Amino acid sequence: MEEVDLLPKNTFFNINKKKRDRIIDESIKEFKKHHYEKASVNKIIANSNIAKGSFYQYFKNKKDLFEYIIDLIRKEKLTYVTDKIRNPRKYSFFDVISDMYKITLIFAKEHPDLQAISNKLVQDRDHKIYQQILAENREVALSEYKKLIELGIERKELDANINTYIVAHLIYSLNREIVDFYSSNTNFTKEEVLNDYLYTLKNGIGI
Amino acid sequence: MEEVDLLPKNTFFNINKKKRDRIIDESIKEFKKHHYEKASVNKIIANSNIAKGSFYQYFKNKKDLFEYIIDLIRKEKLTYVTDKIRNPRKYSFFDVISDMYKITLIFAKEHPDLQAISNKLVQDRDHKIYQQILAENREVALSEYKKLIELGIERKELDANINTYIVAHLIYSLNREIVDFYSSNTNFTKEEVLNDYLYTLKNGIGI
Amino acid sequence: MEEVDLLPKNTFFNINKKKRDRIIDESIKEFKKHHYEKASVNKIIANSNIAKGSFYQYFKNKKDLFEYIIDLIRKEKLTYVTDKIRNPRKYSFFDVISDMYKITLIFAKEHPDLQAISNKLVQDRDHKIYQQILAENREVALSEYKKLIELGIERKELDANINTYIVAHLIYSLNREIVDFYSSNTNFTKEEVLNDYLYTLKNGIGI
Amino acid sequence: MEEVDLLPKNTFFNINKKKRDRIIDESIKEFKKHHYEKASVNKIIANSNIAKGSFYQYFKNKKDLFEYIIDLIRKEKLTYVTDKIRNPRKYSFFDVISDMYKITLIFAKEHPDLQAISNKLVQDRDHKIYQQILAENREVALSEYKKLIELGIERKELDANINTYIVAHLIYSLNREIVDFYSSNTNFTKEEVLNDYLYTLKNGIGI
DNA sequence: GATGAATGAGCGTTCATTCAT
DNA sequence: AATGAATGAACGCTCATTCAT
Repeated sequence: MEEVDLLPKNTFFNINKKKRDRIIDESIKEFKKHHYEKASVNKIIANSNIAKGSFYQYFKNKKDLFEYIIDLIRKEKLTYVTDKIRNPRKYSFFDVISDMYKITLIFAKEHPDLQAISNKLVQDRDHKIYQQILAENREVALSEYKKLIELGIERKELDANINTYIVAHLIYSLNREIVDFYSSNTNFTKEEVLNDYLYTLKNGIGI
Repeated sequence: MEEVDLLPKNTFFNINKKKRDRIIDESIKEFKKHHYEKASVNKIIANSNIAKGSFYQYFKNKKDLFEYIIDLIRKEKLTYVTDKIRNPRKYSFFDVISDMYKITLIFAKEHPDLQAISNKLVQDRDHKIYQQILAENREVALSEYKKLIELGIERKELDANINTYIVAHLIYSLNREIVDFYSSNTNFTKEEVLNDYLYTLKNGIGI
Repeated sequence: MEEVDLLPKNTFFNINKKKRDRIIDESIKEFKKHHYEKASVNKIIANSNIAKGSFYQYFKNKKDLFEYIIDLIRKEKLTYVTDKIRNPRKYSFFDVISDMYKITLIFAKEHPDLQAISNKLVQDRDHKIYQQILAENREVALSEYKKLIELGIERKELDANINTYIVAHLIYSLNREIVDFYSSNTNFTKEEVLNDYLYTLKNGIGI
Repeated sequence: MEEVDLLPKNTFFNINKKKRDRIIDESIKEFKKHHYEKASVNKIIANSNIAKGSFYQYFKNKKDLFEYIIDLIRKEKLTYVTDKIRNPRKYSFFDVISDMYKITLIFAKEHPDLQAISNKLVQDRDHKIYQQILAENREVALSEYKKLIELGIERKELDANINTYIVAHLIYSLNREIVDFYSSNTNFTKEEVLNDYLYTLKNGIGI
């Protein structure tokens, strides 16, 4: 019995894997191409070669499907998590952050479609559905960053004069900025991007 | 004789101001609420209390309206531009950047709706219509930032070890990040946000 | 005072010739491109650079304009009429028919747009507007042909065994057939087309 | 399992025959009344008493429907084809042509609506959609006629002096002319029309 | 569990014409 | 006489979802 999270109905996990994968793939394609609202269930169904009725036996509605896809992405991202990220307090601040940004870059490289959907999600902070899905995660991440920053200050790794709340936001948004830069500037290696951004974050740009 | 930019038809500028403003206001509301694709011309029409046929006498199509609104925003933003921004070479790097971020914050405060539309636009870098409208501006801005950074290094204002290309992107994206933060954290004053972000940008967070 | 035929209003003939011609040209273009129903008054107005209200001061409605254009064509065709056609009884049957077909070919060559509109008209025998405009002309022409044929038989120019009613129709429809052929087979000269069709009409194709 | 031709979707053949026939009938009515461009899908839908969404589950779009109707006509016409038409080389030229014209007349009598649509199609040689559908057929027919005529000359059935290319066009267009005449002159029997036209075609009208 | 027919609201857009100025 | 703003019906088409089989 697969863990279901209440999201898609059991029926979805009973059908054969090939069909299931086809649905997932076409959904990813569609949500990558269009925002949630504009993404077309009709097209996903048509391209997946499944019956319309079937779709609604697997998923309650469009939102259900979308949440499932987002969940897939989240789960896939989890497989990239390293020990440094899982146990950040055991490592130096910049080691942790560096690892975090690095796996984001790797993930973006290996799953550009998922990353694209993920980006759309983060951007659309106003939108109802995005709020429902993301708001909580964001808050958790931000507060976790804040704690790490405070720990970093305690450990004399970080400048005590910074605004921990604001820097937490900066750390959070830099994640997206870095992957964004990496995705659209193919002449930079992962390491270059990572090093240069981290250098700037650590030392600032002033003299 | 109003300057027309070829965008909406002359007819739009001939109707009475009240009606025109109603259309503009309702358009802004709609484009704030929804992405371009999902924004509904029908709803704008209904809420503006104009006939369907009339709308299409003012604007060629939905895209025409959208571009007009974007242009309005651009023009409104221009009224905020200061001498420091117009002649950045006459001032120190951080003075210029500080001014730039500041007017963005002021604009966001005074025109939250326009800012919201603007944000949607920046975010949606993949989308065709956004590319048409924004792509060029972005490139110009990035290259201008890069030159300013190089000038800053020459003048010993900035650390010579930074990657000017990447920092240009950072400066660019920080603009949005800051206004984003400011808009959603109402317990911070403009000056606090500005100071803390700039402090971090200048000095970094490392010890 | 121009002869008006009740068709367009006098106002149309009071405006300056350049504007009038522009309206006529654009109307011809539009009616050439589309059937009456699909032809767009809006587009004619836009392309003529006249005010919408003006159009409806010149013409009662779309139909009025169309009838005017058709009338123009009819009048233009009249300028091609030769003495043989005006006084057919004074000439041999085939001389008359040959002349008739010939001026149709010349007209088609010199006014392909008008010919195209004319063709649409003839084809659309079912359509209400076409009936109103053409039905009478057609009847007159057919009965005239019939009389000419009977005269030809009397004069021993034509075979007495033919069905005069049917041959009248044939003569009538051959007019269109010949011009049609001529317009789409540019590798034939007017004379070749004319000679070959007339030869066949006169002698038949049997041995 | 019905043969599908890829034209309308399978779904159309799965709905009950009564409804299907209603849609077909109303489509025929509408396409008979109006040219393709002006024919209204909305009206077909309303008169067929089906939901708008349903229509677009049966047909990809208006063009799809139209092509289906045209195909129906083509298929219906095929049921009239005789051995003489199928194997024209086994028969004398005039036998073949006579048969061809005859079945056209019969078809027109039995399916006046289909004939009307067919006529509109043939007439509208400029129009894009008509070209797509008809252009090829016409070329094939014309070239086939030409060969038959040449065969007729060889066999001494036909006058060697005729222009085979032009006569092929004449044969082709006479088909329409004859049915046209027959449809609008109800006081002639099929046989009269046929005989008189063929007599003229064979012997010409000259003495 | 699978199917796909049915639905009607909604989309962006064009239309011919009227009428007040 | 000239203008162009106003109109609302109609267009072809897509949508997410329901439900009977």
